[in-house]
Amino acid sequence: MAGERQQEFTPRQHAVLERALELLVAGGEKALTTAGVARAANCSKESLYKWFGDRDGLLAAMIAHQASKVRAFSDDGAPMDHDRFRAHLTGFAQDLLEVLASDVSLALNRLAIGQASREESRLGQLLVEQGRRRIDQSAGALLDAGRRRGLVAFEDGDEAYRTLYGLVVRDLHVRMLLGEEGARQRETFAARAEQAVEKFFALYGVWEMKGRALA
Amino acid sequence: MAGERQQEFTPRQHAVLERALELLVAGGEKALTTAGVARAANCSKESLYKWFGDRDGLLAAMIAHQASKVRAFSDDGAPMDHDRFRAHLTGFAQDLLEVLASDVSLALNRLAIGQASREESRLGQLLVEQGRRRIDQSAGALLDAGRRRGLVAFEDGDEAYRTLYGLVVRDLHVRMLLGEEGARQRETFAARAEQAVEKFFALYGVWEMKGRALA
DNA sequence: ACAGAACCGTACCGTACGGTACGCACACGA
DNA sequence: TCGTGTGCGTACCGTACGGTACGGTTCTGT
Repeated sequence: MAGERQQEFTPRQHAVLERALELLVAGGEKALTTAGVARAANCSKESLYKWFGDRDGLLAAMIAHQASKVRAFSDDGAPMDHDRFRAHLTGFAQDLLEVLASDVSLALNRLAIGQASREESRLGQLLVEQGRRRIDQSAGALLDAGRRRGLVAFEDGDEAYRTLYGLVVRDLHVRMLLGEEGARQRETFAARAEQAVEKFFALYGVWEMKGRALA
Repeated sequence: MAGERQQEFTPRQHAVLERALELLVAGGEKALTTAGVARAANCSKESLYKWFGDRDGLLAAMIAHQASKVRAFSDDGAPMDHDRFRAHLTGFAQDLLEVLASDVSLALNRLAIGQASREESRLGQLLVEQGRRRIDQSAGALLDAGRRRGLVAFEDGDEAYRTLYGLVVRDLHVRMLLGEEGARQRETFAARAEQAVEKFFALYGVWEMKGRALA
């Protein structure tokens, strides 16, 4: 229900969830059986059901466990010029691509998408709210920092962020989810981030204000 | 593989595939059982296996069947001014969103993504190549038509198209795949397409001759 | 009219999974 | 030392699915 307790797990349970995550990454959802998790984690099925209720509870716990590892970024108020801001943006874009391309992220997204047809299961919502939310807020803070310093101009921060997201990710995420190996060439991410930020500044940048007259 | 026979199906088999598609849309992959398809389509399981080989063959046939419905768009050489071109682009963007948000597309993409973990099954490739390919080529032709008429400027057509795609879709596709209802508000698609095309012209348009001064 | 194929409906088989129950080992507080 | 609780390993149960086999029926070609 909506009032789900954000219960904390014991170290033992975290270890079990970690093993379950490895299983999921290795073999997809169908490899994630209760017996398999119990065997891989050296625990009993009975304990799994005692700790997580049922299989769906285990899945939800895995998502929560993974989300707990994501760290947020906040504006520390440090001074930032145009180049530093641009570097921050590029770094964020590259990090975003790296996260989306990671094995664990792909496996969890595939899992949640596979469950999305069942209306009663809200794993997708959970994944978005617990995982992506922090990234979004982090990016929002970064963009806001740039705006306060007059490096970019926009009215709707959310709109600006989503535009940046689209420029960076395009259809890469879906292609990676579909298993297209070419989409996961990590060595291309830096260039991808660079080009995306370039276009982002073309849309939102105010660099001509700094004396560099635009033709 | 590339040498896969594009075998045609009989009308009866197409009807069966259609029913299977309905089942998939209604209940997701787990609702797509051989017995269920046979029952819904009023055929025998034996016939299913005779026609499609096994369950994977059935899934592949469903994708091929659906892809056969997508029609391509080509440049008819008709005269186009800026406004008409912009309208075409906006229409394409809106169509793209409509397709991605359709029940059948979402169900098939969820299916292919669910199978993506198994390496031996290349449903994802099939889906991309047979379904998206036509849309991509259609958009490429449209962009090229605009370029030939001097309405937009770019060197790499693929890069320009992917940028347009990112501006239009952003993370909407994944959110819809995850089951987020808010992402499927069709009444917002027109505005979404409009804003995306607006930004696209800001990046690639040449209506003022300067466009974006190359740094 | 007749033979043969195609096909439907159903029954059947083996397997695998989710979930539960039980026996035993170990830890820990009184 | 003894009870109690936690948890591991295993066995077990019901169910559901993929895939196959078979009898009966309809369609088709000659």
